[in-house]
Amino acid sequence: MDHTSLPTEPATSRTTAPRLRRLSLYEVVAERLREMVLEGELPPGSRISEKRLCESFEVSRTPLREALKVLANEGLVELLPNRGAKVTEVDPQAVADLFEVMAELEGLSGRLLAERADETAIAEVRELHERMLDHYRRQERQDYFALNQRLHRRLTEIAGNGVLLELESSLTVKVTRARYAANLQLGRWEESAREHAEILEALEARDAVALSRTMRDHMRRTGEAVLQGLGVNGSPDKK
Amino acid sequence: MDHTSLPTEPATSRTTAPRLRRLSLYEVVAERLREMVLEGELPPGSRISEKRLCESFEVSRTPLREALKVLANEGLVELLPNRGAKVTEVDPQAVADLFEVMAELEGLSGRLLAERADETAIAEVRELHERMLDHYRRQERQDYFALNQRLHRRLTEIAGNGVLLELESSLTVKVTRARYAANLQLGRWEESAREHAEILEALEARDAVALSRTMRDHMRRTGEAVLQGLGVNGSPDKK
DNA sequence: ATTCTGCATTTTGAATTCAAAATACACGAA
DNA sequence: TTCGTGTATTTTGAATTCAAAATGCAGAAT
Repeated sequence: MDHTSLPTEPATSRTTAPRLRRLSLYEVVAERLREMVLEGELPPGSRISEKRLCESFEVSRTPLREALKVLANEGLVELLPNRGAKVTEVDPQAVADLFEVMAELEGLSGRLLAERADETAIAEVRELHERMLDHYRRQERQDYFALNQRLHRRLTEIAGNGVLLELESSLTVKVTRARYAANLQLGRWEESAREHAEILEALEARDAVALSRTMRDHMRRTGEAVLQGLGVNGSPDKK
Repeated sequence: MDHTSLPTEPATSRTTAPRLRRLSLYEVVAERLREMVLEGELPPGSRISEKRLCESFEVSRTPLREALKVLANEGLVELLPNRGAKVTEVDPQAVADLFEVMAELEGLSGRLLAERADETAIAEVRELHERMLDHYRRQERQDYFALNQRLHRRLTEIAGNGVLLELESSLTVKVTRARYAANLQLGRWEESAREHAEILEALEARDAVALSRTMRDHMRRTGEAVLQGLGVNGSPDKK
């Protein structure tokens, strides 16, 4: 092989002077792979050729394989015995199940929030909400979505249950993937913004029941929208 | 180095004739490691020396490191940058958080069960319950515990939400660890058996509200018992 | 005595090498 | 022609090797 057996820089930016980098190679690879799967650059069901990916990333197979193990645990790829890896399919039933669970967890999050959010936290959430509304009015889709993720994450942080936070983070990865797969440009903006307003209201009132319900329902409706985007007809009977 | 550079068998049993084995080496290693962590053979907080483990397992570092990545995702070990791995501590707050989430998920499971369990499934659960009672009467701790795990898993299977099932499986690993750490020999047997009876009753009545509540509360009480075993005083205020 | 510096040793991170399994393909028999 | 069988090629699984980072320690300077 070649790639000039210099102790070459890992092909990152050159301009940053002191190079603060920490971060194992497999983490970088995992991050990039995750992106590729989420955005459909690696389409669902496609086989992953280790060799090709190694070449395109310019890394050896060791860190790539380690990264694949991480992605497998996240459910983004499947590891087949002696036959490599493939990108997992987006099964509508699994997506429905996912949102069912997420909705329940959001409900828990709401209940905890009502108990544990102090004035500072509420003010912070309110501010995030206002900024989202700005993006909404300007129809800045990317920014809106990014803030949306951040708001939801922040809410769970404030809820103060570390396990819940981790869980929601990892499930959010799958939600995001389902969203992409559904190509959700969503005319749900308006509805969603209204629901956020309700959530904020319940939070300010510290009404545990209302907060739990609104957050849960918000997630349910998001799920319904995503499933519609996946071409699932409304009837929610199993199998 | 030595260990006799023959193409030696991977040091598994010799007697089995046809060698049916499937299963990558890293999976075997992960399985064994998991056991060691769960049962405290590798105590919480202890550093893991790759070299020593490799020698004791008689495998090279590659599969061991892959296994460590898996365990890290399960939250059983922590990977430090350039400084190896250590077994995660059992933080009582994290355990409390864990049971808070598990209880909520059990509640969801119960609600779904009431909708989706058919006669056959209920009969099956009833039978498992009876067998548990037998073990209880005979004070067969191991068998009781094993069946307990199986019963709970089966219930979630019947609930029919794949994401929920996966989630509970992975969280159950942590629950088990907390249990061991608490050295829960439990005089909770009797109470637990009674709660199981209630659950079965609600299931047979297909009472969603009752089933959801009993399952949730059962998990909560288990959590309380474990936390007690960890030496946590009752007061449930944070931080 | 204490702290700092530089070197030796150990341990981890990643590339490479080697072996085993799976796949593709060509040839021959029915 | 079609179906098997055997062989070559490719791809994966795991061990080994090499390089970089961290750790431990001895000696010097204050």
